[in-house]
Formats: sequence, structure tokens, C-alpha cells
Amino acid sequence: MVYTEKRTIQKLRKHGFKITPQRRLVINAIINSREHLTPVAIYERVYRENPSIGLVTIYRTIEMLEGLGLICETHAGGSCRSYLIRRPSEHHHHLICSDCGRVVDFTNCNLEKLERRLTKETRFKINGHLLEFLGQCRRCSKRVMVK
Amino acid sequence: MVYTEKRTIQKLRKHGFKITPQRRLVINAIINSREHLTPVAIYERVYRENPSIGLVTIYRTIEMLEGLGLICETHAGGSCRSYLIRRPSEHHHHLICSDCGRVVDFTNCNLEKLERRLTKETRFKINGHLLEFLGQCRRCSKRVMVK
DNA sequence: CTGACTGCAAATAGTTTGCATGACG
DNA sequence: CGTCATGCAAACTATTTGCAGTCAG
Repeated sequence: MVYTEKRTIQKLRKHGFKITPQRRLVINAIINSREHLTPVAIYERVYRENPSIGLVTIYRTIEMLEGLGLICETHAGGSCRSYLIRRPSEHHHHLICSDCGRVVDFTNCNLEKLERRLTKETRFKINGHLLEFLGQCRRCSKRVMVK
Repeated sequence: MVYTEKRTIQKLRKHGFKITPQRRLVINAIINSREHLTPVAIYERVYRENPSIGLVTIYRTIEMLEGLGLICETHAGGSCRSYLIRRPSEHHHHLICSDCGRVVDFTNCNLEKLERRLTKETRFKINGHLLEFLGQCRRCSKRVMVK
């Protein structure tokens, strides 16, 4: 389950942001992609629909969406700044295909035990973690075999 | 246990790299810091010892050290490109203090079970993961309380 | 000696800011 | 209609590349 365009727009409205065609395009580009997109990748997709859009608008829209918690970054895939629409479920992680970029979410990472162990051993006050798995999705691993 | 200067140098030599004073400085800067350092942070430290060094050399040395697997990146701490000397143990993860940048390594992440579950559920061929915990180290969490 | 290494300068890439114009609500 | 959003250009930051001189082995 993923944020739909409708819900995303609702959330913007609720926070007093204006709904512009540019913002709609950016939101849809992210929603309709299974891959995590870099700012430039978003720009390219949006550009096809409306070549007069500026890259700056992408950056500003990303910033806004991130502020509202509607998108989230991924790290393991190479680029340090690539975005995905966030699933409404609070805590989740990503499983990223290193070939096609497809991202699968998962929850229940069960790191509580490890976190407790680390807290005990290191006396750190842990407040979060970053966990991403990397691999090849079924389709891509098949493709390699065929090659 | 961490790579010492000696061992690091040995490894460079083994791979046919020349041992220059600049490289020594960079290696020592990284070894002697508990925090993960960005390229510029390394530069600043090295600059104190030898102001004639160029930032480019830092970048090139980092690239070399990374290629040899002697340093590793961290992600969760904010900057996407910050480096630490790598502990010789193969598989390890980081626990990063978001205040002072101190990094504690840990092993035994016990993600095998989760990995097996994900493999089964998603049919991905998983080949790795990125796991970092963020929190406050003991000293920093105390400091906050005092404030 | 000689090829690898360095440092400079310039090129490139990625991101942010200032400002005048435009359009959502 | 007022204010927020857009797009351009320019500024900035981070990183890479070309090249001539230098130095480790």
C-alpha cells in the first residue's frame, strides 16, 4: 500500500501548500516509478510532460515532500540522494535491486534485540537505524542467467 | 582492533603503490580519528602538518584506500561521503553518535534470519546489506542532561 | 632513471539562492 | 488580489580531469 496522488495532494492542502501542475507532475513521477529516483531522474520524467519545468522546482518540491514525510531517501543503491514515495506505514526498510533499481519495502526488521544488546554493550542511547538490503530481483537474476 | 599505520603501509606496498609523505598523513589522519571524516575534514587535519598538500591528493588517496578495502564509508551520519579506517574483520556495522560523530563497530548483526525470510518472500537474490545505528554516545547523552 | 604521484588550475556535476514574473486559492 | 510558487541566472559546493614538474623505488 502506497500513498496515492489523491492522498498526497490532500496532505499538501492540509499543510497550506498550493497545488500546482508542476507539483502534481513530480508527485506522479515518484508514485509511478518502482525505482528510487534521483532529482535529475525525476526531472527527466517530468520534462517529457512539461518541458518548461525547471530543475529547481524539482529540488524545491522534493524538499517539501520530504518535510511532510511523504517521500524517503535510499542509500544503498549508489546515489546518495534518491527518493521514493513513502509508504504510510511508519517504520519500514528497503530491499533494492542493484540491476533495475526496483525497491521492495519490508517491515518487522526485528532489530530490537540487537539494539538492546548494543545499548547494553556500548551505553549508547540509540534512536534509529538505517537498514537496506541489496540484491537482484527475480527478473534480473533470471536475465543474468540467460545471458 | 584496527589497521595500524604499519599494516596499512604494508598493504599499499604489496599492491605496488608508492609510500609518500602525503599518503602517510592521510592514513594517519583517518586512523587517529574516532569520527568518520569527510574528504574536507581529512584535508584540514592533514593541512596542519603540511600546508602544501592539495585537496586533490586527499581524494586520490581515499580512492586508493577504498579500492584496497582499507577504509569504508558511513551513511547515517548526515554526509554521504565520510570515511573510517576499516577494521580487518570482514563484516561489520557502525553505531554512530549523532552529536560527536564517534563510531563504534559491531559485528554479529544476525540478519541471516531476516535475509532468509526476505529471500523467500520476495525471491530476491540478496547479496548484501547496509546497517547503521544512530544515537548518542554515553558522554554526549550525559552532556545534554547537564545542559 | 622512470613511472607513479603531486599540486595547480580548470572543468564538471550537484545543489542552493536572489529576484522578477506568474498563478493558486 | 495577495501570497506563495515558478523559472531563470548566477552563486556555491563537491568532485574530477589534464598537465607539467617532482620524487619514491
